[in-house]
Amino acid sequence: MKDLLYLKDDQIKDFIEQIFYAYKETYSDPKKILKKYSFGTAHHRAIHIIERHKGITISGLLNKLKITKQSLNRVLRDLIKNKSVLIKKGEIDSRQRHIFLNEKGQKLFDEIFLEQKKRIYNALKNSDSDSVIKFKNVLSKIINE
Amino acid sequence: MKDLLYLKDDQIKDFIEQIFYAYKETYSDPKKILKKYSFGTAHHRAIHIIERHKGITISGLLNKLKITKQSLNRVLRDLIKNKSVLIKKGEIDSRQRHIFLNEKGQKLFDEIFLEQKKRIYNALKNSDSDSVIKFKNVLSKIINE
DNA sequence: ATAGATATGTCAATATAACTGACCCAAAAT
DNA sequence: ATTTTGGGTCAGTTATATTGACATATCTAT
Repeated sequence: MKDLLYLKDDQIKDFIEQIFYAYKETYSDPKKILKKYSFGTAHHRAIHIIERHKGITISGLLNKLKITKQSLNRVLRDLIKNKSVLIKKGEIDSRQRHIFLNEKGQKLFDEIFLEQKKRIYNALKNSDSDSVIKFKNVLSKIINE
Repeated sequence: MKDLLYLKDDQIKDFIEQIFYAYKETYSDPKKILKKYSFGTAHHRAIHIIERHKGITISGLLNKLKITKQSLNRVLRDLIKNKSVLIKKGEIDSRQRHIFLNEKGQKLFDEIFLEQKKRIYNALKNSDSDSVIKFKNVLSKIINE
């Protein structure tokens, strides 16, 4: 069990390095677009999560982004000022805020995603579906610990 | 071809999110250890690459880390001051510097890696070898564009 | 009704890690 | 002899995060 090739330390070190590059490259691709709007990766990350979880609350967003509320606040202020994001008070619990992309924000997301998608799309289209499924599974296991 | 489930936009968006978490979590694990030495992730990244490429030059390191030499300089100064890293002049080209971990640096790397390894190890040991191979292949394709 | 918990907002200071731009020197390549 | 390359460094700035303290409104439970 311990001597399985793919559990050798060098292999694990490679993965640690590869994961860094995958992240770095994937999030570098759309930086030019973001710059046009004076946004950075922090804004990008927020927009991404909001698009994926429409109506998410502040605390929900904080959990996903894994930053402090003070950090989020700055980002969110920029996005609101830019009119990319819309905040609605909760109807059930009016302390809560529900966050949405409005039309401008959705267009921005689409533009960013179109750029960012290329890298992933090209990687996946050259892989068989079994590879993609297994890639996803291992990635999930890494995240869930 | 275009309608394969795993190439749907939502799937790609998921991957973009998952890659972020994989990076974030993997590099958060050893932060407590780094803090003991007043180092951060920037130092960690440098130590990692130096351990994997013993004797790497400055420009080699810059290419791997994808930062500017001014940024690297700060990190390297800290590591030299801490006596974790050793610099040797090139014998063939004496303009070049070859960078090594000395004993202290190697121990630090080992300590960091022991912590960081857990997450990857646990993910891989619960996956069959075919999954691991395919995970690696897809990851490589993402990096190579 | 009141007390406590929760969701959010915000001020201020600081840390980390990156950037740009401008120079410098020494050694190698032409 | 000149240009190019590899590396070092100063100074200033930007992006993104942190900690800590405190404020307000609203919900929950007694």
